[in-house]
Amino acid sequence: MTLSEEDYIKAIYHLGNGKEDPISTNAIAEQMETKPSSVTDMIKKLSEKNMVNYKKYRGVSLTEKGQLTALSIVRKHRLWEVFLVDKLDFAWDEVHEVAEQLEHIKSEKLIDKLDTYLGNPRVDPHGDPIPSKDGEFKKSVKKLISELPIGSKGVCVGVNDSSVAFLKFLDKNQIALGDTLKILEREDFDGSVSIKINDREMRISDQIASNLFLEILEKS
Amino acid sequence: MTLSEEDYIKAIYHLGNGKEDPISTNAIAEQMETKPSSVTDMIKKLSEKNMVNYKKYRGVSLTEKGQLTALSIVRKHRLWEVFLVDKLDFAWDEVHEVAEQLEHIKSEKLIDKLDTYLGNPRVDPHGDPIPSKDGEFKKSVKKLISELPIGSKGVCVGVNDSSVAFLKFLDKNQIALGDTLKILEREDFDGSVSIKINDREMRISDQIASNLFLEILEKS
DNA sequence: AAAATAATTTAGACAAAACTAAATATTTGT
DNA sequence: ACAAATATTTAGTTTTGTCTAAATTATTTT
Repeated sequence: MTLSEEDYIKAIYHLGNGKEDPISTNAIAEQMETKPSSVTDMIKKLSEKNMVNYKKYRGVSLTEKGQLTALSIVRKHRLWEVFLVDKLDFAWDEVHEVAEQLEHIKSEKLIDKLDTYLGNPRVDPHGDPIPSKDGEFKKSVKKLISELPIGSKGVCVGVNDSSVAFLKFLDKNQIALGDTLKILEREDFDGSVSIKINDREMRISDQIASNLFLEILEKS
Repeated sequence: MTLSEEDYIKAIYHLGNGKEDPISTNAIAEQMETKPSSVTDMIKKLSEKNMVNYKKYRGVSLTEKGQLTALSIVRKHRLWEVFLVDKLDFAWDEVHEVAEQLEHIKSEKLIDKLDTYLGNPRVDPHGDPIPSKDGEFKKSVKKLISELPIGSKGVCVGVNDSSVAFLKFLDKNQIALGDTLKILEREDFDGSVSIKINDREMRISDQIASNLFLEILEKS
């Protein structure tokens, strides 16, 4: 696999987003910031290699082989992101560009050892799941804390209300995007929720809970 | 700088080996496992970019700019080697191939953070010195333990006598290539030397000391 | 110092991955 | 259903880095 081929496979994978529908040439071109004609060329090559199913004018989808290839790239990308954030102290929103490069390094041993070194993480710093070596992985969903059952565990990935007041609140209480958070208890009376975040317990109001998105792995 | 350009710069740097003499087209071709005509093409391009001094039929040498580029690649390569050995538990002789790939990752921040994370190492697992960010580095020399003064510190990089008996001795005493070793004291009487290796002190005979090579940084 | 040998460069081609412009197929609006 | 709009593909170039074969320059031998 060349670097460019890998990028196409990954783009098709991300556009597919789990669904089976074929992806259009234009969509790929836009995602890759390239021209549709270039996409057609590459698709033909990938089709030769049995990475994609392709019928002229009908779009493409990944074959089994293509899927596995995509998952292996996603695995590498996300493991490297964990490395950059956990070990090298990058902020969660600075890692993408570098991980884009690192994901193309070819060495199975390297990835195995990296995985072990990082403690076999299941999610990356954005809360997205990391596929296992054989291409299995849990789907993740993004939900408000207020919508989640007791015991849920996930990564803070976004806010509903991005008012200054709310962001200041998060800051003051040392809640940052990328932090791991577990829901301990919910008070029926006022909807307030007690949570564990960064090994610290605290209670947040329903207002807060319904403005903070968590990315969680679906119960298998 | 493209990947290929970087590889040429590095090859020229290594062939130069510190000296100023121009490097021949054929030598580069051999090192890069490519054809002399391809080398000529690339040299022209690098010359355009002021990375090398080039006079037709007279070979090439790196310019100041080329030197710095080469040193930055070497720095990356060796830092990644330290990472692979120290953190991911690779053996010292398995890291080269992977480091060849990692050295091309483009992110100054990444290398700075990696350097810090590794504790600003001065030498790689082979005992070769790691250039600093601004391209300075200490030259290293390879000497037998018996030839070195008290207080010397270096990395075990080779043996003079590779008899089974000697290698078994090293193995039994948990001395491996790549280990860091410091010379603590030398007994005039029999030439035996006490050393510190892997935070463990031990005494070795003159016979051992004159069969084990250390790579050390030259006193600045 | 000329002839033979070796090293280097030039010229012309090729593959990969991109592009532009033109041609063709599909979808949409009425 | 058919014309207009949109999407996709084809054909022909370009760039980067490589190659082979031929030409040129340098070095070595005698």
